[in-house]
Amino acid sequence: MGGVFKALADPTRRFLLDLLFTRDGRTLTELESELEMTRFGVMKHLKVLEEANLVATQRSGREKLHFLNPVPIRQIHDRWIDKYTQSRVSALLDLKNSLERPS
Amino acid sequence: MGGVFKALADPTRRFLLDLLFTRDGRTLTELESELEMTRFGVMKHLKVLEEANLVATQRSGREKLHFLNPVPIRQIHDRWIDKYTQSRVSALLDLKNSLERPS
DNA sequence: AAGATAGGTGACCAAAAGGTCACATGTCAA
DNA sequence: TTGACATGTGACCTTTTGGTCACCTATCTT
Repeated sequence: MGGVFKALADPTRRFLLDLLFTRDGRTLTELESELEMTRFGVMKHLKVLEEANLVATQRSGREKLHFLNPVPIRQIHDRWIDKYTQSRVSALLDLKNSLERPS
Repeated sequence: MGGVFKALADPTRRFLLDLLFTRDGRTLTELESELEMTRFGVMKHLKVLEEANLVATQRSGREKLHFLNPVPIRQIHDRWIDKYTQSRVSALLDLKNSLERPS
């Protein structure tokens, strides 16, 4: 469980999740090209994300495909926000968003 | 924004949030008594939580009261879980919980 | 006023984390 | 089958982080 929080603590790893959120199934090399870092650094970060179960992988020949797993993030949410608080907080954030980006 | 993730990365700070989740408005000394750590360590952790806006404080004489703020946690959730995924994932977790703790 | 109580600051040290590199294995394609 | 490509490992260094302590200020109580 603690691995998830450690994994989310680094900005590079959050950016990797952002990349996978927009499009799944990318290879290491493809992800590396989006970052100003050597392949080895990206590999370490992906390993942390994988061990935290935030990223699932699948081999395909010499390539390794990466997929975002949203479940642990939902569990973080549920730890400190009960069902009653939830509706209040999300209503507040919806209001805030609609004020910042008026449609 | 990054401060929130760093704040959540440490187990002691998560435990502090757990304590405030069960009961709000505690003082530093009261929180310290629940931990195997000196007051200074706890103070540092509370400062990190406060700067991350996960804990709000209020002075009352020589005491400082601490309150849990759930908003940033909801924002983490919304970053990687869209409205469609949300219902699927939460349904999955509800099922998992009902299987683990049959009522 | 004086002791006790609650909280705060800066220096300091040990442990952990982020990043790079030399080197190595497995897979594809001509 | 040879070279290019995709990924993997371990050592190494620098920076950040967690924790303690000496010392300090503010507030309450008698």
